[in-house]
Amino acid sequence: MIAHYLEAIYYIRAEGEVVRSARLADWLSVSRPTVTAALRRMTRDGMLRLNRRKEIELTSRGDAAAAAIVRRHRIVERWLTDALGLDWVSADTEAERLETALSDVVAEKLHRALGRPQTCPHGNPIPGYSTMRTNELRLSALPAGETGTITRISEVAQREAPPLLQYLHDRGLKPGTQVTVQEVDEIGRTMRLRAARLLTLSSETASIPYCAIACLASAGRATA
Amino acid sequence: MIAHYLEAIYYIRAEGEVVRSARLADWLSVSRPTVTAALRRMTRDGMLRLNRRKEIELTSRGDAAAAAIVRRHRIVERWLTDALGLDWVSADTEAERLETALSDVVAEKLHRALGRPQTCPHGNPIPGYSTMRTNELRLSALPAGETGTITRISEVAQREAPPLLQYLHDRGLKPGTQVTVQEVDEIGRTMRLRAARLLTLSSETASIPYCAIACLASAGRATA
DNA sequence: CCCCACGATTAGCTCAGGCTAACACAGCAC
DNA sequence: GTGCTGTGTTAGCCTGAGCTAATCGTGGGG
Repeated sequence: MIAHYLEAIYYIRAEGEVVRSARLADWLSVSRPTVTAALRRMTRDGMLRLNRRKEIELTSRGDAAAAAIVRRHRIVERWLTDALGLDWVSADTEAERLETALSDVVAEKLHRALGRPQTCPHGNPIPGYSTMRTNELRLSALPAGETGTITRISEVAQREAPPLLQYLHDRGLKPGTQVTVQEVDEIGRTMRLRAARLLTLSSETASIPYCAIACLASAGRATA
Repeated sequence: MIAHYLEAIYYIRAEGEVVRSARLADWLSVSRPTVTAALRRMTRDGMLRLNRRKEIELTSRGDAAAAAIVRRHRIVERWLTDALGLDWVSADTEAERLETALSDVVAEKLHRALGRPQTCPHGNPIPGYSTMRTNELRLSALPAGETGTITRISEVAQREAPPLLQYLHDRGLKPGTQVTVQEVDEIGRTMRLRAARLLTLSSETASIPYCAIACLASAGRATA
């Protein structure tokens, strides 16, 4: 549905990346011709346009619609995890279906009932109730010895490797967690770090590239 | 969607009426050929069959699927009215969209969180957690002088005249309300009655036929 | 400079779910 | 019995949302 296209575009844009047709096809697990057709319908409906370089840009209407969908998604996620006790992964897949069925007025009431949260369970801001912070950097960008606080788990990581989401949650790497980098192994492409409360250290060869993309932390002394 | 067909069939059946194609077309506000095509698909999928008289009968699979949808619908309605404070009419239309987006596991958790209610806000039983009572009769069937308690507002009335739902709610005619019939005017086709707490009397010429279909009450001394 | 690879599109197909117009058929009224 | 009324189906059309196979276009490498 077009809602899922808008949502994906919103997420990719929020990560500061350019949105191209092929990217959407990967994201949504549909063929590229399918995306072409969907984009044509959405252009017709005034939700977006393609620039000369075939990059996708939301119109103001499209952006508002996308923000509304993401807002509903994140409110529902909060409800599913906080009130009903679902885990991160189930909450996300359930929210994916609920986000289009929930009206804005119900979402608003639900948001109020939940105590007006500002972010989804992974720390991503709920559009309209919070904004992106600007002093974030990737966990992988933290130098050895540096300490930071996990602020959010990138939405991009969720779609590209759902199991990673649970993995991070299990290691205590969730919003609010303090993290200190003990050692960075440039060759093996791993980093050893200590989470504030647990002495858990998460370091591995192959999965660090994922983790780097997945986790963002605001540095103690911001050195962008 | 097929979910709405199943739901409608379930409701009509629950009221003890035969389900025919034309009835569904009215109920769902779609054309009759559309219903024919949908029924063909659902027959193909083993959800129902037509008998010689073209009456629609759910298979056990179809019945289970329909009950699950109605269960989700009624749980969501309870949530929307009790926890989020929506009125009956909005709750019903919202639930109509949410019933297909909610998974059974979330519905189950929600049901528990709500304190395991047995009925929807209008008093209709939630399949799996309660069953229909058998000693009900229509409010219009109560003789003068008789007292009864409103047990539920028929689901059939909701689709055929949504404003009536709000009307009844506003007059305090909701599940649990005690009602005494003061006078029945056979000619003018009206009935004058007193609701237990309020001295409101609801009597009118044209709307009583609707009310008769809409309200069911269990009589004080059951005289079926 | 040519070509390769990759991104995007076209062509042509499927299915679900809608529609109207037209016809078939049953049953009740007279 | 003739016919009207209402129910169901057929035929033929549309849109959205998906697919594969094949083609177009452009940028970078050799």
